[in-house]
Amino acid sequence: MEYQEAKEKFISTWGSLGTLWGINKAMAQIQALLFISTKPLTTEEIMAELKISRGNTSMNVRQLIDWGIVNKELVAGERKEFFTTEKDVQELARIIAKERSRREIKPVIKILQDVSGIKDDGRAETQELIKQTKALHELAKTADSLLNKVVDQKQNWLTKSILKMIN
Amino acid sequence: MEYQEAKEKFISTWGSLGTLWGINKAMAQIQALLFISTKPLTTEEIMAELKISRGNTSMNVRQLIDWGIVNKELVAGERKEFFTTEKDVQELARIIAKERSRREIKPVIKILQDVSGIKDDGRAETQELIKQTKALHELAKTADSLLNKVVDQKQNWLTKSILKMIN
DNA sequence: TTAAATTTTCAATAATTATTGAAAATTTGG
DNA sequence: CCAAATTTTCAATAATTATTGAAAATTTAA
Repeated sequence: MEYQEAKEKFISTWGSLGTLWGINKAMAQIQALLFISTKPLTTEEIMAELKISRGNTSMNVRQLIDWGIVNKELVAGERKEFFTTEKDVQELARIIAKERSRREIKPVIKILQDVSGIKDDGRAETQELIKQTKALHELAKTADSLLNKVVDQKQNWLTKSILKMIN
Repeated sequence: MEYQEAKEKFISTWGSLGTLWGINKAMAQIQALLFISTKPLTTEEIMAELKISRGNTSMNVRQLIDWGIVNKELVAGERKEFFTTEKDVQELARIIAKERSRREIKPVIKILQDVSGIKDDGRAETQELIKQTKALHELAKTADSLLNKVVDQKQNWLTKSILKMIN
């Protein structure tokens, strides 16, 4: 496999994987492109590389900035904006996990809490709803907490030691 | 909040959450309905509760069975098929994590391995691609391994002890 | 076997989501 | 301040994905 083929394969794989971590294809592909770029890129360059429109590029770069994954870079003597992404995979994982927790997991935990907290009127249906959503609530809280904690360990010693522990 | 409202809220929340774990809305809603049901349900009952068509119900129940989350139940003297879902949240999480690992994470790990394994021709671009995809490859392997191991602990003692450890 | 009950399939259609492109808004060098 | 360069917005459109519904296939009771 040559560089160009490998590059395209990586960008397209990362793009279709976007849905897995809750972002759209273009957004994931822009991030992938920046991730393997040796220098900051302009909107023009992103458009050309990924063959997407200016509007699409603008909106998705903005969203990546909102996520905290992409940054504007100022280049002396240049009027255009240049973009870079976080290059450290640990830090990238940390940012993504935190955002997904905040945007998606936390709100669901809140709803599970509300639903599982309804008054027990003695009916079997009500009791089953309470029991099952309570169990989900507990699971979601534990998983969210674990995710946040694992990902917070900057040097990643924890993950390594856990893996050692259970191997 | 009354039973009916809580039930609808749970089903619709779980439905829109479906995308988070990689399944469509109807599929997630059917699973949610079975999850809080006190008895096995027929296709007719699922159609009526969720207001979806027979074809939609049939296809999505089939997919849930493929995932290993839903089972056919035989009811004596009944010709129709009855369906139930796994009721234990730990086991449910285990099944879902395993399936996602197998269907999505493992194939990506393979591609990252391939891409990061291209020949180093000395160009800066090639070296950056290799370096970055190698880092992602390592991260993905570790995360996948950790996920599978955490979720495999049936009694969940591991998660509890890890949480204790890092609190 | 047969025929009624039930389930599955899949082409047509609807709903949703992503993308374009050009006009409007903003920024910046002079 | 002006005007060129650049970015953003958003209505229109395209692409994708989900859903329907009825015909075909399958199952089962008698």
